[in-house]
Amino acid sequence: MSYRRTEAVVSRLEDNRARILRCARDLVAEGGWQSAHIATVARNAGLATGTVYRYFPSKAELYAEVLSQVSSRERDVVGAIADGDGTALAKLEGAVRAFAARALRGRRLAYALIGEPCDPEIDQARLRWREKLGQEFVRLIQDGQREGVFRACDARIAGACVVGAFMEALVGPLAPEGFDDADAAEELIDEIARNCLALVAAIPKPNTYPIRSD
Amino acid sequence: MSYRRTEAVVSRLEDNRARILRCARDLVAEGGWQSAHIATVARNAGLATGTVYRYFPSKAELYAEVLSQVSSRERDVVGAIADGDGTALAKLEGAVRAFAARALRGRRLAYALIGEPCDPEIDQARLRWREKLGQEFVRLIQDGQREGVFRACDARIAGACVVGAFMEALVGPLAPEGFDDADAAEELIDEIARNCLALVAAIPKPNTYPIRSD
Amino acid sequence: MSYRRTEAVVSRLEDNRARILRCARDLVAEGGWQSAHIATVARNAGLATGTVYRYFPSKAELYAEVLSQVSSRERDVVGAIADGDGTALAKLEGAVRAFAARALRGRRLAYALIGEPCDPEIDQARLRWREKLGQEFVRLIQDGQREGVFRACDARIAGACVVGAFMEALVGPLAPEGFDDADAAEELIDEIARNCLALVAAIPKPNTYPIRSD
Amino acid sequence: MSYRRTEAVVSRLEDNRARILRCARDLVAEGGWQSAHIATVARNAGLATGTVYRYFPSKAELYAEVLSQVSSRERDVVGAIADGDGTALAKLEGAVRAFAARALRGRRLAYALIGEPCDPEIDQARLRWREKLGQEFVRLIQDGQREGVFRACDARIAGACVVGAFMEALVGPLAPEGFDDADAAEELIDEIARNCLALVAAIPKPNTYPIRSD
DNA sequence: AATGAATGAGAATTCATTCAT
DNA sequence: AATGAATGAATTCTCATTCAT
Repeated sequence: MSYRRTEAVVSRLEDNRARILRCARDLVAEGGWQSAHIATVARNAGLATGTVYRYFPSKAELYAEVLSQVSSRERDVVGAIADGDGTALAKLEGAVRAFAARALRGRRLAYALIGEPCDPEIDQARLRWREKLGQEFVRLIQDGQREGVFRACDARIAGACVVGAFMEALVGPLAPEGFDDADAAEELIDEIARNCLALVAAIPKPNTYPIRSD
Repeated sequence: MSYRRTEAVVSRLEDNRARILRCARDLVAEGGWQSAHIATVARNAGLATGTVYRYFPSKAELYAEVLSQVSSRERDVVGAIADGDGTALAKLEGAVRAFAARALRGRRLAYALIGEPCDPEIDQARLRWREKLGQEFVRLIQDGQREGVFRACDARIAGACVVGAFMEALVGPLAPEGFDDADAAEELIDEIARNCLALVAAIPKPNTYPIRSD
Repeated sequence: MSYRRTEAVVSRLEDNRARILRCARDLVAEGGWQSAHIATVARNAGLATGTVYRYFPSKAELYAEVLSQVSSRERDVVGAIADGDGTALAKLEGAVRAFAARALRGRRLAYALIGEPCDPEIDQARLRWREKLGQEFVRLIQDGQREGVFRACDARIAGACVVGAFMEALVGPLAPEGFDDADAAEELIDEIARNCLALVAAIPKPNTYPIRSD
Repeated sequence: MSYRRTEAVVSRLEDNRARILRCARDLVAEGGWQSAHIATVARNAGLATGTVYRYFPSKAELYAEVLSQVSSRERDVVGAIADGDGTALAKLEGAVRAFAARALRGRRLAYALIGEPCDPEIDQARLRWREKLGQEFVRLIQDGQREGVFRACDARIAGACVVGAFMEALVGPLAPEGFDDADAAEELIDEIARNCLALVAAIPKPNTYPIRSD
């Protein structure tokens, strides 16, 4: 009996923790950090405000975990592609596509994760994730350079450029607004993938333009 | 005498207005929107809180102007290059370089302008600017396409990619941290420029990789 | 136990809500709307400022409820008399007396309710109440007209006159100042009632005086 | 020259003082005490804010004078009627009519003066005026009582009732809203006058109703 | 463990009044 | 005398966090 009760409690605890995380994430996904109040999380989770603090010591830590949970999922997807078979070219394209496709499904969340800072403490987690995601792309680029299909360049910077390129095209102000149309989404993803590949692809001719600077 | 008095007063007023704007900008540059409180602006400007409201009707309007001031300067630089002489290739490279060089000088500010949302009212100004900046690049890309030196692609998306690429490389978490070294900065700018050009440059071979999606 | 706990909590909540309302009302009763600050209400209620906002979403809503609470009580008294038995004459006199007697007990409050505007939002509630109170008297006058004991006249205007007459006599600057003496209060009420009845009573002789106007 | 200059200055000073008073009054007349800010008065008068303080030591004193100026004009009108020839009956009716007619022309101002308190200091002036106005009516009623055409009653209370009656009917919430129609205004004034006369007129039959009190 | 009421440190904004020029 | 910029106390409202029950 005691065993079962413990089990039940543990399970309920787990439920609560998971529910809090899920509600916190949903809140961000819907209204950005702006609407991510602890009291709202608690209410949505069917708990008292104070209870949230039994599971997370502070708002910052709660959202740091939300961030890490959501983003590690993204990173895993990208990482799996990077670790999988295929040419670096195919894998880079696949990774960009995979990320873009997922981000498009939850743009408000993607935006919050990618572009919308908030509390400085939470922000650190955001930047840490963004860095890790970037490193997956750096890795892919380095692979491609070894294969000789990618330009010789600073892979770290090129990685940042790739990440920046697809993120901006996905959630930046030049990004298309609504997507009722699945085809339009598909087309956007195609285009983004092409741009990212072009960014790193080996270029036959030398890079000798007259440069103008500020 | 009356003239000089008027002049002095105007100049003091201008001083205050300018000083408020500068302090507001500096505050954002140092601590992001988070620390951009009216009271702090006032204190730093050596004024009383209420005085700020003589010059700006609300916090949102003050920061909208900070934003517009800072960013219109950037856009002008980019726009001047776009309007100037030279091939699209040279101009795109020049624009990326110019923007990058300036952004590197004030990265925290660049970050606030580029990546850090805040009050929704202020944010509108931020996104408007970002869109305008993006459009300058879209224009450049369209020029290059007409000249035949850039790939046939959706110029709008490519523009977003270019903007995202250099911004991320400049202020994203993969961007190098400190810059005591002017050479390092120069090298980063070069690298970023190369990446952006590659992104839009005409590619000789067709784009037929096996695609993997999620 | 759970029951008692719930009960205690509810009762404490009710206490607070009621206490806030009472303190808000007392504040108005003592110093008019002028001194009706949320912070003072909270302090007097032994609560933190923010706590008031748990119970009332804004100052306007708090005072709208103060108003409605206080004044609906008054209107109910008057309304009950109007709905009760008796001649219109007796009922009108009763209503005036009842209102006057109650108002005398809390003249500053009566004044705030009757004569003292404030925040436009709160004011709406004040005017709504005042109108409803007036309508009770309009109703009474119409009854009396049907009975033939009141003059034929615009009942709405006469109602306003009756309400204005007793209010002014109660809380206006011609009203006697202090009331240590219960008899004096009684005498004032009698006198007011007589005046109000005279105002609407049927007059035997025609109303044909030479008129002088401005 | 010095003489003329002095004269001009004095005249300009007088102009300023008068203009400030007028603008202050107009402001109250348009928007009530709510919008009666010193800065607005100054701007409307074509003066600097600080200049207002050369003529009036404080906002309260400025508005006390506005009040006294406006209201002494009203009181004079009523007083002139009271001092003139005619029966008390005719004079009371005339006074009520005169006041009502003037108040109808500037209802917003009348409301502010009659019903809308503000700063406690200004309020004192308001109440002083209201008292003086009331006393004119008390005087009239006492005259009528001596003539035997008015009821024997406490003239002070009856005066308050008369004042309250016409004020409420003029600016209270039961008062009609707009007046495009001069006839409607005339009719309202007639009705108010009848009510006020009824209030004090001698009543033939005794006053013996069964009384109900709270 | 859970509750959720209470807290109170801020943050933005207003406006009568002052005072150097 | 006039100016009007500067002042800063006062006020409303928010929300992460605590803690008695």
